[in-house]
This record gives sequence, C-alpha cells and structure tokens, in this order.
Amino acid sequence: MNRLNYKHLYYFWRIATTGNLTAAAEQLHVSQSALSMQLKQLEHQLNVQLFTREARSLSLTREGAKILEYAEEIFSAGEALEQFIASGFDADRIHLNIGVLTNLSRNFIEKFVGPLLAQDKITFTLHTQSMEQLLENLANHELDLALTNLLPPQLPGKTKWQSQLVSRQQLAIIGPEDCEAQKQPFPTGFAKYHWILPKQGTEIRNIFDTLCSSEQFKPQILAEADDMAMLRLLTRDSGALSVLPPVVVQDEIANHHLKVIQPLPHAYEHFYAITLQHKRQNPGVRTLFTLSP
Amino acid sequence: MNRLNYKHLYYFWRIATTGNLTAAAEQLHVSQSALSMQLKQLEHQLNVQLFTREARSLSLTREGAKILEYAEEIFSAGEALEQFIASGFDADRIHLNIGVLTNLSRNFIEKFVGPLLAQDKITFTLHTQSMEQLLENLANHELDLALTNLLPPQLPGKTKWQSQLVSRQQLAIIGPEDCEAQKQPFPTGFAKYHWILPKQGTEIRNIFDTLCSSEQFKPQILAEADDMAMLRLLTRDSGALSVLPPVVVQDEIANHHLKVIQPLPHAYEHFYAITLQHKRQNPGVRTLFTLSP
DNA sequence: ACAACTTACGTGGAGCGTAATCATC
DNA sequence: GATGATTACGCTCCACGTAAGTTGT
Repeated sequence: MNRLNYKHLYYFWRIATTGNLTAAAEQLHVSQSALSMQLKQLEHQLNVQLFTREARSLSLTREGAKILEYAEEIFSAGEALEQFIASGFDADRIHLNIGVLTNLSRNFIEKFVGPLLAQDKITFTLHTQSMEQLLENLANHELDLALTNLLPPQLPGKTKWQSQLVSRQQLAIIGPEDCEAQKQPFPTGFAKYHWILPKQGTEIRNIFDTLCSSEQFKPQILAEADDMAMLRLLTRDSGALSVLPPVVVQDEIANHHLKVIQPLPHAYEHFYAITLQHKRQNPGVRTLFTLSP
Repeated sequence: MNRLNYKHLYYFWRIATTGNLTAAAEQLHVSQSALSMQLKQLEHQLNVQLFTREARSLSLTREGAKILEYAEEIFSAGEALEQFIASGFDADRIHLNIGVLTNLSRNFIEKFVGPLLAQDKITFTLHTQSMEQLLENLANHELDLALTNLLPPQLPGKTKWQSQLVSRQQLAIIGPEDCEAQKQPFPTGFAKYHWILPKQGTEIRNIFDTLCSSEQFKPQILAEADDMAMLRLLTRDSGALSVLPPVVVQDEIANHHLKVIQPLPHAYEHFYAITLQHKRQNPGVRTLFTLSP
C-alpha cells in the first residue's frame, strides 16, 4: 500500500499542461527518457493509463484529465506556497517576475509596470531576455508574465500561450529639433536625409519597408539596431531620422533635442503580455492588467 | 533556484499534524533520524525555521503555521485524489475504510454502518483491529473512521483524536428463554445462577463489578471473553446469565432462545466514532453521521 | 535515567543521462 | 530522414537505517 509519489505527479502535471513530453523535459531540465520512465512508473503505481500513445504524441485519457484537475489544485497551491515564501511570509505581498524582450523600449516598459510602484504590496523583478528565454521561463513557471512586441509562435504540440494586447503605439518619423518641419506627407522631401532604423525583421522595420517599397522610396540607412534603448541613443546623437514610437524618445522630445516630424498613418507597434493559462492566476498579474491603461 | 520538495513538505505536514516527530516517524514507517534530517533539509531549502526546538518537543513557529495551511490544502487535495483513484474514477463514489474494535458487537456495527448499504455511491471496507492498530491506522490516514467502545487516550504531544459519541446501549441481564423471570431487582434471587461475563477491564465488566460490590453480590463466573461475538455464542449455548446490551443477542431474543431478564438502571455501554480532525473531512464520513440514528 | 531530538556514517536504490531503438510523419 | 516516445544500461547521490551523541526533565 504505497503512497502517492508527488514528484511523479508533478511531472505528470507539467507533461499534461505542456502537452508534449519532449518540451516538458526541456523545461524541467531532465532528459526525455527520464520523464518517460517516471511517467510510466506513475501510471503503473496508480494502475491507470494517463495518456494514449497515439501517433507520436501524448493525449490525455479520460482518467488522466480528471487526475489533472486534482494535480492543478495541488500544484497551484504549491506555487502559491512558493510565492508566499518568496514574498517573506506576507500573504498579501506579491512578487512578480516579469520578463521583457531585451529590445523593448525601456520607457514603454516603465509606463506599463509603473502603476505597480504605487502598490506597496506588490514588488517585481524585471528580467530582460530573448524571446526563446522568455518562453522557456514562462513554461518553467519562473516568469509570471512576459512583455513582447511579437506574438509567440503557437506550435502544435507545444505549450499554449495566452497573449493579450496591452498597448498599441503609433509609429512616427523622429528627427532633430532643428530639422525643417516636413509639411508634405512621407516620402516627399525626405530623400536627402539619413536614417537610423530598427533592424530588418522587426515589426517596425517591416512596416516601414513595406511603406517605402509601395512609395518607391529608398532610404539611406546610416545604422540599424534591434534594441530600442540603442536606437534612442543613435537617433539622439546622429542627427539622422528614425522611425519609432515617440514613447521611446519621450525625454528627448521633452528636452527639445528631438521632435516628432510626422506620424505614420496606420503604422503601429503592438505590445503583448504573454502568460500561461493557469487555474489560479497570479493575483499580481490580475491587478497589473487592471491598473495598466 | 531549486523547486519545492513535496516529499519533504509531506513529512512536515505529518510531523506538524502529529505534533511529535517520534510518533510521526512510526506512522510513516521511517526512522526518527531520517525524519529529522528531511525536516532539517526542508527548513534549509526554504530558509525558514519551521519548528522551535524547545524542551524536548517541537512546536510550530509563526511561519511554520502559515506553511502548514498551504500543506493542508495541498495534501488534502492529494488525499482526495487518492480517494478518487481508489473509488474507480467516479468522483461521487466514495470508499470508506472503517476500523472496528475486534470485540465490538457485530450487530451493533451492522446497525451503525447499515444505512450506508442503501447509498449506492458509498462503499466501505471494515477492518477489525486492536485499539492500537486502529489509532495507528487512523494516524496513517489508512482508516477514515474507527468505531470503539473506549475513548482513546489523549496523550500530550501525541496525535489528537476527535471522538464522537454515536450510540449508548443500555446493559441488561440476559438469560435463557426458560429462565424464571426475576421480578425482584438484581441481585435478589440471582445467587443460584452462573455467569458469562465480559473480560475484566472492559467497560461493561467494570460497571457490573461496581454494581456487584456495592450490592455485596459475588457472581459465580463460568467464563469470560472480550469479544462480543464470542460472548454471544457462550451466552446462547451455556444456559448461564450474561450482562450485555441486548443488541448483541438480538437474533437469539427474536428466536426465543434468550430473553432480557432485567435491564440494569444507569448502566450503559458507549460507542464512539474516532477520526482525525482534518480540514477537508471525508464526505462519506459526514453522510455516515447524518444517516446513523 | 529516560525520553525526545540531532549528528555521524555507511548503504541501496530511485532517479537520472547516454545511447540505442522503435514508430510515425 | 526528422521528430518524438520507449527501452537498455550503468552511474550518482539522496533518503534511509543503525548507532552514538545531545539535551532537558
């Protein structure tokens, strides 16, 4: 009469929520064979088939789905406990681990998380990471939330993400304060300027490139970067034009070092908050969504 | 950044609810040193003092008590899961493990648990055991409920029991159907009879002995037993008198082999249902209490 | 002295990784 | 052939028991 093995059950929970043994193994930093064995042992001890091994993927059986409900209850309580311990034994005090894509505008991030600073019961840590790291750490349950300007890929058989559009920033052509104001709409009169642009492949660049090619415009590109903080500095110090959401250079605009030369119609950068769907959503995440504009 | 060790947490839960490391070690069938080490490791990993080691016993710290609440939530869900699996994946179907003291009247037990037979969603297993076994298996969480005619000892620093009086049976002098009816109250006219009595030390015997000595009566004892089923047979086949709750020999009374010669005033046998206090009380136990008279 | 917890130390096996294998797309 | 699950096999370290140590009544 052996007792339930919670380690096995935890693995089962992670496999089931990930929907994929290989991905779960990566997230848990164990080999796929080890996971497979532990899962098999759980099934043997409970004397239940948890997954049907069909095709080359696992899908929950009826029994597995029911057991998953209990596992959800158990391990979401467990995560709440971890939260509670991490927050120094103050039940109301919440700590959020927020991941941000390295190349996002710091000003934008601050705008988004700023409201939390007023909440003295909520603290947070910002982790700037690549998209791959963000997704891995969300899956790991080491991040509560990730901020990106790209939707994550929804691969079949991989972890499912819950993405929420949290902001839409209109793009604009930014230039030095002393740049002659362009009354004419882009691209008329812009041929003589140099450009600092987001790197190829970024959303902003794609939008701008599309615009350029439809207008038969060939910008003289002085420099490229994928990091908004870097673009901000380059734009400030180069005297060239750039295409950015004004929030990136809001300080320079306020200081009259830079100005918005012309907003681009129908051109927006999108910001997404990505989470795992979770039965017991982190209350800090909820308040963040309600607080943010 | 290591994850919560649920095995350690489980041990902590059991130690905390038992209130005593040695007793918990016995229940869990591990050595006390092993438990001590695992507990220490949990404290080290969480970086929290869970118990204050004062005197020669453990008492929960403030933090320990809070963590215990989470552990309760986690492991009562875990036990519900075990129940669910044991009951063949039918959430409403409940299986009860009921322990009964070996020497209790089988008729009484049947009266108590009988109502469950009509509940087709509830099944049960009866385990007849000694008092020590009952208490150990309750502590083990291998029994949901124990039926006894004795209150369990409440030792300080040991597991706390929750006892509920479920029945009170009046004792009576039982004898053969053809025994001349005794109109006179005991002990007048009873000197010539032999007796079959519950063993010394049982509640019934204590009551009867007290009565005898206050009445200066010395019964001629033919045989003793502690098992009610045995007493029933001895009483039926010996032709002697006995002191029992009539329920023990209800069939023989109905068959006119035996009869109640005289109820004893103020003499009762008591029956108790013993459980562990538990946040999420087994729903089967609750219905049993509501069903039983 | 005894009862309860802690520390020391050696051991077995559960859990793991590597690598080979099977199966499906 | 690539991807994903299972099987085979050996190793490592963690949880365990025995036994000695510590502490408080």
